Amino acid sequence: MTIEINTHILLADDHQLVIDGLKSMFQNETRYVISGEANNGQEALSLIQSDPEKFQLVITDVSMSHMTGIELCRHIKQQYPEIKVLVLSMYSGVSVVKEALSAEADGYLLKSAGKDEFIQALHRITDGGTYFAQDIIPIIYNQYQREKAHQDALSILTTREREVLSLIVKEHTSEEIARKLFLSKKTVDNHRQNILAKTGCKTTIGLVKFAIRNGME
Amino acid sequence: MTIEINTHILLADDHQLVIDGLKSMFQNETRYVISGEANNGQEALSLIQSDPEKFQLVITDVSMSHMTGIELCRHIKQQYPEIKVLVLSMYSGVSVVKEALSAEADGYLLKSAGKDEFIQALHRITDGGTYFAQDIIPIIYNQYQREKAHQDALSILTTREREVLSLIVKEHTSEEIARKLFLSKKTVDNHRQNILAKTGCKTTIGLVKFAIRNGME
DNA sequence: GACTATATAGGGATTAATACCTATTTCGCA
DNA sequence: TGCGAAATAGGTATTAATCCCTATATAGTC
Repeated sequence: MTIEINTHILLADDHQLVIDGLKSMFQNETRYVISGEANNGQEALSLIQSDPEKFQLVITDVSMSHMTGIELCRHIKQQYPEIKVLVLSMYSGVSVVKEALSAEADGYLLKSAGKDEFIQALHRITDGGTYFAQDIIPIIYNQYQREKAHQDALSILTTREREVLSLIVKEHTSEEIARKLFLSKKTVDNHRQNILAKTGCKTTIGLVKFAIRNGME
Repeated sequence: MTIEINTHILLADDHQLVIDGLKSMFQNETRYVISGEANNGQEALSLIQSDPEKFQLVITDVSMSHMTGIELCRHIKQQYPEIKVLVLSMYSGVSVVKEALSAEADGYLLKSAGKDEFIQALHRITDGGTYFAQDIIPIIYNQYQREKAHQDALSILTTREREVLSLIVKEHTSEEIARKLFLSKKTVDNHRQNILAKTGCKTTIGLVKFAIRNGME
């Protein structure tokens, strides 16, 4: 005996064409049922609020009038965290993807995705997992990549200088650093001076930013 | 007429069992041919160096003696950037995944992946794309998530205070800030004092770290 | 053996930041 | 209408950081 569980889906997209396309895509899928449609976020939210039990999953476009898919997602996750949200988009721009992630979307898919990928995404999400379009991983990772490239900047400093810098970043004064390292305050000040010169920074604030940028702390 | 292109694969894993498992997995795949095996990174690299044209793709485990899969990947990408690398691992720990990404791996897959996912990953990678296990996206994104959660910390500051803080982070002195905002230096100092109190920081360095942590700059 | 980098330490002066205060104006909210 | 928050400004004192010097010991390199 197989237990047949239907997942009721709410589609939100301001292009009727997309909604129709998705509907035809799910025509033969018994597990997924399109139980509602909306042409903007506001409308979708109203539908959910009028019967919060009706939908288990929302598939929403990003760019919609009145309320974007991201905002819709945020609202849903705040008020009805048990409802899953799959965000659709034309693009895989880093900021949109990050927005979706920060809105706690369960998935992010490009509109160019085929039926197989759609079904796979829905399977994963309804099973309590997440699904993100493959292309976005290198994109959201780019930032880290960039930082990593400049990692070696710290190597222009000597061991002692790195030690001092680390304590500076930890908000210790020259006097405290001197005590900690059993040095004269003057020595510490000289190290500071040298670190400033080597890194091309003008102030302690610059040093702190330099250190953080380069993975210290 | 179908053009049949064979992708020659080099397997690197220090568990023969895994190698054998992968070999049996690709037994019926005409598109992929296992053309080499190695039990550690050093061995794999030697095989490649002796005939760089032989392999189009390397599937490597992360943890191996002599040379880890990550190091192997880094070497391959530096010397033979045209060879694709798929990294395998038991875990989806954030640091390992990040290491793999920074080593410019074309894919990251868990050993628990089934044949279908393997084939899909190989298809994507040989087509010039990337494939990363779904589970890792939320993981590598966690950092950003955490920052985002504390984003609102800046909201405890008034508009003027945020303005002043922003200039502090840009390495301006109180006097410069005063000139820029057409204020008395005293006013700026008072703002600083209030910002310190509100944020619970003791020094300017603390403020800079607070600002960066919370997305300013 | 001379040269260079590193780590050490000091003198002396200036500028910047921090820690306490008080006080006025303006603006929104209860 | 009065209360509190925000923004403004000043006084005074202390501490910290920065700048510009000199100087010594040590270790490694050419």
